[in-house]
Amino acid sequence: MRTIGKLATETDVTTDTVRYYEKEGLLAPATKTVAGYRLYDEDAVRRLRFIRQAQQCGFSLSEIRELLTLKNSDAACCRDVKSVAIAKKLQLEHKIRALQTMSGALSGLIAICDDETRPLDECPILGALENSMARQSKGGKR
Amino acid sequence: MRTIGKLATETDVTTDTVRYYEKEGLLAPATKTVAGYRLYDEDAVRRLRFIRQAQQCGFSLSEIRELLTLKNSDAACCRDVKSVAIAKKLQLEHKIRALQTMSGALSGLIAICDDETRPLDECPILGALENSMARQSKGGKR
DNA sequence: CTTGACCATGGTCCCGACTCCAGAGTTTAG
DNA sequence: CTAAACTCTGGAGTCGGGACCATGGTCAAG
Repeated sequence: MRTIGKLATETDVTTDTVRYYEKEGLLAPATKTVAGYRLYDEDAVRRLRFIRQAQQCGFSLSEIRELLTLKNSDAACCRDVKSVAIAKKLQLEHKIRALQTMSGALSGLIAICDDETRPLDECPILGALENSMARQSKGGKR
Repeated sequence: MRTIGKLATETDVTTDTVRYYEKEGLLAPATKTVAGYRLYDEDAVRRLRFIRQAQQCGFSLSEIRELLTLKNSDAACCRDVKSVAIAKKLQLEHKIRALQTMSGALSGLIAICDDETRPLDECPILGALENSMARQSKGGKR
């Protein structure tokens, strides 16, 4: 059994974060001392590691809470966990595509700026951003 | 000259957003009526479109403010704009790679779940998330 | 002249995941 | 025994990009 500070250093988080997770219903101390100090067991260490790992995989705290709920339910089986993972992966891929679209738009802007010495009022990048960015790489206005 | 409502519908934004941009120093009305109504010119329309397009490219409002400042400075030239765009693109690519790492981690988790009918306490996904996710696809604990 | 549509200000609220703080009690090392 | 280090609770603040609200002034049509 460890106090919150030990748990925190052990798992490389702050005590504030541990209390926050408790408030969010993700992690409860095994017991408390008479003085009200939280005491955590090995299970809490594993649970906290779980939370951090899941965050690294892109899960939000509320999604992690659902995973933990799932984990404690009898009705669920491994398939349910897997489908959550798959759904999350699809979400991530969706976001990746959105970012790639942005990146591609920027590539277009960068490409049309062929003469870098041009003064700003002729800057094709700024111009493209004003004009709804239609036909970027086409001839332009001049 | 148009009032804020006209500008808003014209650029497909709410009036709240226009006022917010003003508060953030991104967009000022050309003038005001005696009654205090904001009046916008064509330039504001272009500027507002610029803001929205830049947002689509992943720029935050404060970055856009810098772009607009750049645009109004005499010293700057097209190269400066281009380098901002390039820096932003690098940022985006960095974020994309981070998401791809997450997605890859999820793929690993999904892959190790070979038997979907397994009960939850043997779920290799949950197990991997607890154990720092070392050696995912290796033999596992059994 | 009245009704309804518009506009002004200044304020609060939202999301997520913490972080920081004050003030008071507890435990531990020397 | 004391000082330092730890812990407790509750609440507020942060960042971004607005949304929403109340209250009151303004303007155009019928």
